[in-house]
Amino acid sequence: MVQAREDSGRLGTGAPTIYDVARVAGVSIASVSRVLNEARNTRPDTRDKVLQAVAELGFAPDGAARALSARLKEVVGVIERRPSPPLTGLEDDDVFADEAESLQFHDMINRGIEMSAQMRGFDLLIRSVDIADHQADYRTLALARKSDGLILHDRLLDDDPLVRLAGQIPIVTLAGVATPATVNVRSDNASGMGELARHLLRDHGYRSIGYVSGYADSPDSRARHDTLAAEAAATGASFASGPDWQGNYYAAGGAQVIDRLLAAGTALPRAIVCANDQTALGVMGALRRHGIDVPTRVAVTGFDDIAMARHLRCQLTTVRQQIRELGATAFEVVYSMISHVVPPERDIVLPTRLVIRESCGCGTEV
Amino acid sequence: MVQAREDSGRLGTGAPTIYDVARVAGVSIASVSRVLNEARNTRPDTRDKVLQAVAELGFAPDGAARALSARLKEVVGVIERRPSPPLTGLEDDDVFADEAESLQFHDMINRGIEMSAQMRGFDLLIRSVDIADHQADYRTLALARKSDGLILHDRLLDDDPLVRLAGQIPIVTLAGVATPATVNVRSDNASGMGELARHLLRDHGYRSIGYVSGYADSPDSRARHDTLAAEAAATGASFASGPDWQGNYYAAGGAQVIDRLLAAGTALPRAIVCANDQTALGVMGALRRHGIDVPTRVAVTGFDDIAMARHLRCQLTTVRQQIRELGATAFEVVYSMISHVVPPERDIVLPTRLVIRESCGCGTEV
DNA sequence: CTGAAAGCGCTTACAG
DNA sequence: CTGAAAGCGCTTACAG
Repeated sequence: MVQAREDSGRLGTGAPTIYDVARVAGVSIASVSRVLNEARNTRPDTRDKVLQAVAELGFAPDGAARALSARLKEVVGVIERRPSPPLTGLEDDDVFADEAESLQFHDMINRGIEMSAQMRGFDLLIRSVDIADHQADYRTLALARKSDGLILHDRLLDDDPLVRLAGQIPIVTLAGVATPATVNVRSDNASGMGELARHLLRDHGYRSIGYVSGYADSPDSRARHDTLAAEAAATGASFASGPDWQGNYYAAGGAQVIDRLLAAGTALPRAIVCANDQTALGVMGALRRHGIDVPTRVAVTGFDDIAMARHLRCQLTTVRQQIRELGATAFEVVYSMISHVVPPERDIVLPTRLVIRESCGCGTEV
Repeated sequence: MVQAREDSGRLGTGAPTIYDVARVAGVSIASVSRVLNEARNTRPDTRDKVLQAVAELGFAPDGAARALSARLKEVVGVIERRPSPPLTGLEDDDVFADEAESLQFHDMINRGIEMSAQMRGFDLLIRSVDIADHQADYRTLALARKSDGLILHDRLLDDDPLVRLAGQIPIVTLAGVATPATVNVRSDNASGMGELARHLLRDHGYRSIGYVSGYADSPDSRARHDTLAAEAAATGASFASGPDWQGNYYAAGGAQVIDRLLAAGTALPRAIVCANDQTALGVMGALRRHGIDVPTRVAVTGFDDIAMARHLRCQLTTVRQQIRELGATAFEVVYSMISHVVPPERDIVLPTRLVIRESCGCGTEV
């Protein structure tokens, strides 16, 4: 049976093609392409006809066709990690039940990436992968083929697959680690955590400290941990961390750590340093539920300085990162790599700053 | 001068093509494509050779080429609005200075979209446009051509351009308004705000109410406003809203409203209902700075029930939306439209629920 | 300045 | 089951 195939064969999609524009304007598709891409080298006459046809038809070039032909998708892939079990609830009076959080840090960074990307006409293709995903390599590769360059949060890939993939596409890691083939953009964790640790250990004189981590393999979390541990050792203070203290960057994860610790009868240290602000929120919430006052009995600190940090019952002492700049920088670097410019540095470090508020034990009035 | 063009002409990108795989495997590109796409109809022999070549080369099909050929990009575009001036600061002791927030509601919704998208092999192409952007139409069209379908937050486009664009590509609006050509997914604002309003007006007996809005033209904000105004009128309570009360869904916007109101010597109502939670955070922060206690002198409420709502100095009374479900539903609908399935409903409404905590004036112990 | 033509890297009928 | 070929919708030398 002969199928009815009216209107020049387009059935599924109603989008006009460059051929439609050319026909309406009475010129060749090459001319249409030219007025749309290079401003000069077209007679005003031709130009007007094309522009009018474009407006009339509501035409915009198909991204896939354009990308294939121009060898540029104008898309940068961004991959972030999220915790494995979709944020499992705590026990009975779980304040986080059926409550999902978004990771502020990621959102702000993505905003920074987007701001820079927009100036170059690029868009963000965003995907998140489970921290325990064993197909991370494959899924990253798939995303890579839809993009011109990749920005990878945290430590998404091992060195081997990372370097291998970098042979196919420009890659910038964010808060990861630099490799011979990829550039990394990060905050100065050592400096910020150093300041914070000394404030806690020397200014406040706390003798016992605990560290609630982020993902176990997260470079940011590890760096913060290491600096804190070293500072604690330097003052002879006791330091607790490890599996029992492992969080996941989310408030729910921080709350869980406290709940488990208390359930196991562990004595809490005088100060609990958290891998990031959201973890600190969860820790403070859990402590409050258990009737433990912050900061008089246990001091709590964060890292990031997200907007929410100052709206808390007890305003958060934390370390500020230039989150959006981190994202903007990451984009500028991939963009330059996409443009075949070899980046001058492999490890770009942005400064951090200690922000002292109340949760460390300092009074509101200083 | 003759340029050196080794390695089969590929200089810029190091990514292998289907031709490379075919050559290494000793088969045609059609066979490669087949084993990669349709599991059956390939001799195990051929299949093995191809798979090995694929693994060896680290091959994955180019997204643009695949999209052009298969007429499917496996990408859904998501566009959200952001406030015009990049969050201008307040005056002197501006607690939000150099502090940018991300919109929780958007992030959670995008997470919901992504979760559903991932199950179908789709990725999210995210772009945000200024609420005052006069080129929104054009920028939306451009994004549309990189996607198979569009999810538009809030009221991004006017009816006319919206319906026109819908002729080219499936469109679902989120918290927008349904049109003959587009499907809308939203929360039941009237029901949630009705409950909240009655709690404030009847249970607490407040006689004066103010409404800090979101973007002026936001359907969500308008619906909430209208329901609140009607309930206030029904009880004879005074109701304040309008230009002086216009926020922008961000904490900074909410804080600004309070600052301006107080600077103008306006007497505050007994209860301030905010368009969303983040606005409420800003309002509460501003009130605290001005020495006005919440909830004893002024009650404050939000909308959304973001995770942070319960970590506040004064826990937020709010209306819970099923944010991720909103996003997941939106994706499922565009997906079905992309698959040429006509959606059964044009206006999909998800339920909301009043969550009473402290900021409305209810004690902690109930 | 403009058009005809090649080619980007795939998928998919069409023959065999 | 497999290969040769057409075609997806553009961009860009190449001639004129």
